[in-house]
Amino acid sequence: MVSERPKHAEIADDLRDLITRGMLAPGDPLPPEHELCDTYGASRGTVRRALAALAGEGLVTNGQGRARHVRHDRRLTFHASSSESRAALEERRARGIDAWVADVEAHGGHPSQQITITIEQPPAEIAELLQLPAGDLAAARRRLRLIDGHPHNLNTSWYPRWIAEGTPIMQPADVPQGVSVLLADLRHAQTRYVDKVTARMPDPDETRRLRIGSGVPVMVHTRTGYAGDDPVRVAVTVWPADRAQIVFELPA
Amino acid sequence: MVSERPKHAEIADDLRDLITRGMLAPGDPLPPEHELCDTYGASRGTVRRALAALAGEGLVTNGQGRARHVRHDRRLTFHASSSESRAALEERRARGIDAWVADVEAHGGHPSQQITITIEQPPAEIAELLQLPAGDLAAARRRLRLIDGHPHNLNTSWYPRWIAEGTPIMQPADVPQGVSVLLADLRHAQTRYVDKVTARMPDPDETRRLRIGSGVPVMVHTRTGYAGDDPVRVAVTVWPADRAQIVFELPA
DNA sequence: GAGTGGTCTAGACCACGTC
DNA sequence: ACGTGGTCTAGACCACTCA
Repeated sequence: MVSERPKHAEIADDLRDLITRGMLAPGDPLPPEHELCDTYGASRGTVRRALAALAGEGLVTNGQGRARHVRHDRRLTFHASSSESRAALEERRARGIDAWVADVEAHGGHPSQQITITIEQPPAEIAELLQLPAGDLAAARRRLRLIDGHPHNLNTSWYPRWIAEGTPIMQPADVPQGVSVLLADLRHAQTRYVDKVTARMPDPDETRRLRIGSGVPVMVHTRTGYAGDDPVRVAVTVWPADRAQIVFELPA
Repeated sequence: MVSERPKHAEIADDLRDLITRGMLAPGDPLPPEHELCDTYGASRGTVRRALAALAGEGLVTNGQGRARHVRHDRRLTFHASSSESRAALEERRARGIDAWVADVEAHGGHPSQQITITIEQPPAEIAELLQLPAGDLAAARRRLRLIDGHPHNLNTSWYPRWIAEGTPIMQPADVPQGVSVLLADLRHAQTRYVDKVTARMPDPDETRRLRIGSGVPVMVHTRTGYAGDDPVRVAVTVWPADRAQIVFELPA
């Protein structure tokens, strides 16, 4: 055998097979690490490396003090661009239900959020998207969004100061009619979006606030809303990859 | 100090700061691991864990035998849904330039691809999207797409057999006029797409074929093309997260 | 061949959850 | 109190790259 796979990869493959073939069903606990060490004749570090890979693929849970379990697929489908009819969309907006809340409720969960508002200098990337001169401040509306009380994603919306100041956007509470309607009332109705999707490993702050298991990546969804050619809002949503998928419905 | 951050996180934070503040510029080599061990008074495992996090965030390169370097941002922007005019789109399609090739050339790179064709039983998820009865076979057209000779992404398109068989789709070569035009000629013109984006850690096969650095996640972009209500194609693209971002341009 | 990162081991101690 | 996973150490050997 000239080119053997690394041992941690072999272990991961084996466990992955057990899961995908149903020998280990969703909800089942995995054997404890020391037992896997015996089974595979590997040290704990090697076993943990294999388990980290499975966690990163979203197949197993992990958390200090708790046994690992095969994960139920509980990914929330978030509709970033829906084919719902114009009328249904207007109706939903009129009730002040944003797209995330609608998706969570369709999924049978109970959404909530914690809001903090700041005025600060935006990161360079945000300033560029908002076409703000260097050094200009922007309003940041940060929402930690939870489902059934558990942290689910982080949403930060950035607005130029002159748009947000003196409006309900600056209140750390729900905007009753929703921000899209509010912007329209303020004569900044968004006419088009540019959505950018990337992925990376979470930074330590995200890991802590979203309680992300080690090895699980995040998707970063950045939506820039334009009123004509003027950017009026940049919304950055950080989705742990094991909890969400983003769907766009598009005409050909 | 009651709640101290883990040491690997402190090290990662420190190095991240050096990079984002420009003390370490793109292209600069990082100090070797043993030197970082001395600097931070940590063991090699701990230092490596910090470095893996930075690699996962796309900040540094890694590869056996080579020093780590601060990464240039060389992310390709892939336009999954563009606001290019109807006419420009038709013109591009007429030349048989698919969206990926157009984006690579706009970026100044030279695209190429390696194609393999199989007829096989599709994974359950694909069969469901294509609305195929259990056990039915499908045509798989796998493309390893390269930029300037370096692997960049993996694209697998699945077609129901009755659509693909006996057409140029089954040839392991470029489809001169592009698959979209071909499908239209075959009276299966796609009228709408449903795009799904998720992220996860790469599996071992992807790691090998795409030469993905350890700790770097992938985005998985699944496009289902419908002719009316009938799915005619499922295209799954695997993008290493440090090499690509996906952009959707949308009406509000 | 020297230097780099990739893999692995065998131990240790700590933090958390459950009983 | 016990068992779990989370962190860390100090060593070892191997595979690769580059001068």
